[in-house]
Amino acid sequence: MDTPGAPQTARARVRAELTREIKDVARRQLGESGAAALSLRAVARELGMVSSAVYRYFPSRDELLTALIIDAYEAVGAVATKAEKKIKRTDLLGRWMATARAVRTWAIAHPQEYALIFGSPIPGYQAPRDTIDPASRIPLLILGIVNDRGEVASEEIRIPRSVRADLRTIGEQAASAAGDAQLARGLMAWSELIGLISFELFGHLHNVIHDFKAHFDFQMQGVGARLGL
Amino acid sequence: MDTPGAPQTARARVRAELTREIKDVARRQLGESGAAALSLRAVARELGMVSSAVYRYFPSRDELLTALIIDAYEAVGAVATKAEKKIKRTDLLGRWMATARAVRTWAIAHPQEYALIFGSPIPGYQAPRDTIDPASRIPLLILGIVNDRGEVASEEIRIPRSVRADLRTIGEQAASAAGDAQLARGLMAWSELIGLISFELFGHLHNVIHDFKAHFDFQMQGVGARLGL
DNA sequence: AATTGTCAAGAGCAGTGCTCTCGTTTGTTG
DNA sequence: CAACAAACGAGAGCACTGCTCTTGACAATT
Repeated sequence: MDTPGAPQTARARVRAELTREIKDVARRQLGESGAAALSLRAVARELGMVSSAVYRYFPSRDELLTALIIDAYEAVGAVATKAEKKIKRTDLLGRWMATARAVRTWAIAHPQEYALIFGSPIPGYQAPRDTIDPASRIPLLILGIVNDRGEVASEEIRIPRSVRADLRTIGEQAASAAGDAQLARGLMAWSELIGLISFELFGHLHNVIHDFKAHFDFQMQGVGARLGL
Repeated sequence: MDTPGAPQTARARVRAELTREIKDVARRQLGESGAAALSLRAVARELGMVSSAVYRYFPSRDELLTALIIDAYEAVGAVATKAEKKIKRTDLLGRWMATARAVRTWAIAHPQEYALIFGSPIPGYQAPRDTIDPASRIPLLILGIVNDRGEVASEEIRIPRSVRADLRTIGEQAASAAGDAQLARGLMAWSELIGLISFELFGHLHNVIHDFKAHFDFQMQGVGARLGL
């Protein structure tokens, strides 16, 4: 759509800038009061424009939220990818821990954005197609590590046929050579990562765990060990 | 506060009934449109009263939500406890699977209530003391199973001292004789259970997993195996 | 029987998402 | 260069929200 190379018309440039500015202000207000309290009027007020003007840039409040969701997915995907890339390729456990720690660090720094993508979905609204791609970055990152590990021998519970079919599809899409059991463990590792961060951020471990960082590291190392890393 | 044994005055009785009625209607509307769309006025409208009258029973919208949260915690805790009780005490894996399946079944039947307690917390609002007790029922149930198992020998990652301190406190509160490593696994199992259900319910496995029930059973059996059940 | 407390009702306030219309500005095209 | 079309910001307005305050009616207690 909008190639950043060609500056096009002056109008298009100021439009892109204003669109970004609206998102920035919205993201700030989101961080202060949460998604439910995000007010288009308040955003417009802070930008010194009238509420109806914002509708020239985002057709609805939900569309603004969708834009923020996509940005959040890409942000957390970017920090995780960057952190994982720094680790020596052969240090599989290090790559897993770097990914996990990066996601947690980002989540703590941007709790409302984290809640936006990993918390309860907005009631009526459902994620459009645009979100599934940036949302796949972290699971693909994890599956990449799992793939580099290859199959680990271990007598496990028999995998049901229907589950095996889904795992095969995942393996193909991730271009992974890992076996079904290992893919299943990788999928579970992703769920465990987000689950534990959500528990911490959403207060379910309040007054239960105090040294969250140490507990997270400990549990995620356990997950890594089970992946054979 | 209100002992159901003594019917007290007629006024108190009709008040308790109307309070319950308001919660019922609110829970229904919650199930239809989600927590954010829960409108006190709409509830009042459906009950044929004026909005201000509802404030005689719940001082604010948040208080109504809190009441629904407590009810939800108690509901899911009840079904899990009931399901777990049916299993022979010596069948530890069966007890774990019954608990896990009961929670998932309840969550699927009441997705909005599940999102209310395990999804993103309401922005400004924080859970009052009244919620921590009913919220502890499921983790205590899990720790009870873990306790009956006793310690399982396995060379694991060294537990950091700060984490060990938290685990000891948990063990005391749960009156558990299980060792620290086993307690940590029990805590993680709870997180894994809720994490996987949330992934399914919040759509993060959409178009990834199709036979959710089979996948859930498979993964939870893996969790149970790691608990030594 | 009189008083005290509880109740539903209604009006009203400030705020929301969103729509529509109105002049104005900008970019493109004949 | 001039004419047209598209995009734009501003404002009014609609239906809705949570919540507060006042008023008058009813029930329970003294």
